[in-house]
Amino acid sequence: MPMPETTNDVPQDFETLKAVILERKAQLPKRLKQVAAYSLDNPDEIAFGTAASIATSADVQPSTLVRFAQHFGFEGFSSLQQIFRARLRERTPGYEERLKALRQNDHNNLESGSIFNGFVAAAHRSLENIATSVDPHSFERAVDILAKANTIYLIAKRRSYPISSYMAYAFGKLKVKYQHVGTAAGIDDDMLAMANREDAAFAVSFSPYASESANQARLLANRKVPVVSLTDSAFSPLAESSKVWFELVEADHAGFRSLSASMAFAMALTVAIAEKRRRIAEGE
Amino acid sequence: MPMPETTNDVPQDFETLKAVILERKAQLPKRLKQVAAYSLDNPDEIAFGTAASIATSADVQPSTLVRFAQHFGFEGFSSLQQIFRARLRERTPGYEERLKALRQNDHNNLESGSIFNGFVAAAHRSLENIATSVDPHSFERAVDILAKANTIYLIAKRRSYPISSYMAYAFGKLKVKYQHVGTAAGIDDDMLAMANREDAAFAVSFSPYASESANQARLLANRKVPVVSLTDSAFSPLAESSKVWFELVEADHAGFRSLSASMAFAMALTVAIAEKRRRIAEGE
DNA sequence: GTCAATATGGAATTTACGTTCTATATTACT
DNA sequence: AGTAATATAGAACGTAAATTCCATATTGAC
Repeated sequence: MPMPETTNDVPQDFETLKAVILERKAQLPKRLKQVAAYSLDNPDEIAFGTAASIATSADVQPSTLVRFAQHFGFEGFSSLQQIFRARLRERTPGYEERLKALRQNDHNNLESGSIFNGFVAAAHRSLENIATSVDPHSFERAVDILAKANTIYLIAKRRSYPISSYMAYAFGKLKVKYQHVGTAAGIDDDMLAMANREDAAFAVSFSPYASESANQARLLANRKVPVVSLTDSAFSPLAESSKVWFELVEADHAGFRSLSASMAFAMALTVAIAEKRRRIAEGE
Repeated sequence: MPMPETTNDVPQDFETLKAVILERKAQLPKRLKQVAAYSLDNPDEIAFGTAASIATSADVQPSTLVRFAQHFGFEGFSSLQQIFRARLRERTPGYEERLKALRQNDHNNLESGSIFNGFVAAAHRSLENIATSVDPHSFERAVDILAKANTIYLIAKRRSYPISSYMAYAFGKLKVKYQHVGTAAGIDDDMLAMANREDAAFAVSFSPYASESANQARLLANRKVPVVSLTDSAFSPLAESSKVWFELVEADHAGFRSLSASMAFAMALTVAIAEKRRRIAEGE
């Protein structure tokens, strides 16, 4: 070894390591880049796993992990792993302290910080609320109705639209037949005209209610299409047309509501439906 | 062995283990007591250290650690160590209690209940994560950039689309000028052609990345339009085109992610932008 | 298109680790 | 105090994990 290696430039903490990896990721060969991405996306896995287990889940050879580590100046994979472990050690929370830190983090010292914290807090409250306000049996019934449907019609306008569009995306991935009602106004009614009692609908509407959604739900209900709905009030015009309905009040920050809890609900419903369909399909 | 050992009472989580250790601490022989004290005082060491290293720093023999573990019903030291590791993995303040509360509601007695609980829990985890992973100063910068923009271009496809569509809705209500890019593919490029350095863009893309979004962001960046982005990985192709970017990993339930934390983030950003615009308008 | 340089997969090797075993010490009981 | 029961230290063992090595594949330069 002609030149004494200057081992000084080996990252000693996670943040530096992350920065270095990001800096050089573009020039990394294929497999090493793969490891780079995996390691930053799943730091906990690197910290706890063994070289073999990590290699499997990152879809590379164990030796690649060693090469990766050496590429960044570490002696071997193990010494790189220490960085990932140290990261977890230092981030020692201590229950109370962590919460306090959250409240006192410098988000609050900055102009927009309180807004950020406000919405995170509101989302928390919403979620804490959701478990109590959603009746398990109703949920089960809703899943049942929608799982048995031939095609699921998703009805949502305006503020509720993001929810149905996410469900649409997920249904697509999960191979569940659906129709997304809520885009171009003219087409909607033609779509709904095709619905029959073998189908079902899921309608979402928050105050101020889009009267269109309520009308469409009523239309379907009259034609014996079972409707499940999600609203923020028992007085929602949707309720009367629905076989099952859920009342879910999102907490607000300064009058603005995010959709955090609704999104969790929507996703749970979506996956539960897909799961039940799978079971129905297998069972028969 | 006359009586089949009921191995069911082996602690499976850290809190129970801690309780059991404390309960029996008094009757423990000298060396085992020593280990008991050490393990509760230095749980992180137990989690990451090797039997040998722990033994040294607790001033006992490695075999003592094994006996200690077996004393509490574990097969060996390694299985006891798992408990200490799990603790670090799941560590989230208040998380345990909330989950316990969740487990005890009757959602679990029903088929779809665990799915529901799973998503609520995942959303909680996401939110607990968000406060630490979003840097306040970056947030401030992002708000600044977007508040000064003439028109805000919202770029999002597929899984990210619900987020931008909610922001679009809110911007509309808040009278912030925006263009929603992400609907009909043909029109998009014409829209973007009108953007100049007085404008700004907010791009959202989660893995698997829609290459279209990345391209559009790059296009804008090349034309000096400042881009702020939200992704789930530092490796996102969006990052390189962005003046400010946020890495926000949604926790998943059984591989499915909801958008709870992203929604809270989006809403916070939206309102912060509107608020800042109001101040800018008033101040001049 | 050829050749050199670099990257990769997978087996071989070696290191290090947890566990077991046994002789010795300590404690508890009569 | 004497003896049985239990606890402990430390070495020995077997295994599992990290690392190294080499043949093959891929990339980049001329």
